[in-house]
Amino acid sequence: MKKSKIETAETRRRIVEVAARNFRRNGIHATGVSEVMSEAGLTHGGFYRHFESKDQLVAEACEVGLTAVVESFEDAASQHAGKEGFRVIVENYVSTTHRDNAEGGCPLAGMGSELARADEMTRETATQGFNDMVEIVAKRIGRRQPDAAHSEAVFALAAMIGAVTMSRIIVDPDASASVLQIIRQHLDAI
Amino acid sequence: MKKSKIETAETRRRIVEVAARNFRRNGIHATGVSEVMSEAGLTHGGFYRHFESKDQLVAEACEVGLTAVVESFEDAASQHAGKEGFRVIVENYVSTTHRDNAEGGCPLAGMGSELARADEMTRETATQGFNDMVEIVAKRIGRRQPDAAHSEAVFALAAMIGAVTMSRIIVDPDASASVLQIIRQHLDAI
DNA sequence: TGTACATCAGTGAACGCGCGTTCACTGATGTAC
DNA sequence: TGTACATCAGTGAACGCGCGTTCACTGATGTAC
Repeated sequence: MKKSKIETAETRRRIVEVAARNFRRNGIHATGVSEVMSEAGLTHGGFYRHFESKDQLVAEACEVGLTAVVESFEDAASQHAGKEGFRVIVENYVSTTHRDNAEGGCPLAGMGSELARADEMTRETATQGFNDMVEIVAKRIGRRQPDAAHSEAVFALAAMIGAVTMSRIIVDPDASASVLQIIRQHLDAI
Repeated sequence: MKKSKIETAETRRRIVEVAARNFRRNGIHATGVSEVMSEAGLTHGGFYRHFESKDQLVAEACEVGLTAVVESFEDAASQHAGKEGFRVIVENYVSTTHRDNAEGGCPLAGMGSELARADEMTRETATQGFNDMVEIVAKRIGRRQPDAAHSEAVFALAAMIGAVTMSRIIVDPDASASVLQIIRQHLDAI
């Protein structure tokens, strides 16, 4: 049953894709290798032909999730001039849409406290993603000095990540939406 | 082997205490009932004399963790006049000490993304804790209008929670500390 | 270009292990007389 | 106050289940001639 190289690469990509979604939706620990494999249309035994361990899958899933977020930041920044780029990034990230779509959203918000306990490889990947986001935001935040822009971008991202995390904890949808709105207002005023 | 009412209450308190620390250190899912019971000096079988389920333990552990944070906020606020109270709260929360002490720190930062998937009871408890923190901060943030103070407090807390979460993901201790410092600087300037 | 063979993606059973929960039992506590 | 008994905190074995990982096997792919 050997598969062609193209098929193999496609299968591997699909496993990581499914994992990335499930880790963000249900958490890393709560998502099993078997569950990921069967959702990818395979049996669990073949997993170790593609990955050394579940930890490696976590690292790669984290990477694809973050790459998608970074790309969405880049898109927003390229389609909107100057500070408006930042405003659009915030509007997309700090939204009820993002809140209600954990499986397709930012891994830092969706599994932040689990990433803090992940292995070094995963945390380096997550850090790289965070730094990429900071860099894009810093360029669009409207500060002359690069240091001030960087610092402001770090602050904005911490608030954004904290806001989405909290909005998912708060049960009442209106109270939750209100937290998001407050963070948006404050970031727009930066 | 029945125990006196005082002993029973003390045992129950101890179980919750151990659970609160372990959930924050290792995560909710990664912490087993047996592990909590044995660290509390008991066998796992007796757990269900005290709690209906692990979920109930999660809710209570979350509550004691948050109560401790709220009390530390109150202490700081009562010992320092005006805006200085807010400054001390931020200095304590957004610190490498807090970063390196997840098991004794804020549940919202230590298990935020797991709380987002917890049952309604736990999330209500977490929301209450967040609101308590917001209220204390709002009083000390130095705004005349209560609405503006509340809004500013929500923003500050989102940034604080996001900052501590991120600081635990970042591997390099200096880079991690630098994120915390940036958030402190920005909040002091509020 | 055609054939023989090594490679290896995927299968499905099995490994040891820990999970949350249940239960029969023990024996000290607390209560009713 | 002293005695008889019901209560129930805690024990330890067992429940079914899913975890991450391993492995012998299958058979199509890719390669060497």
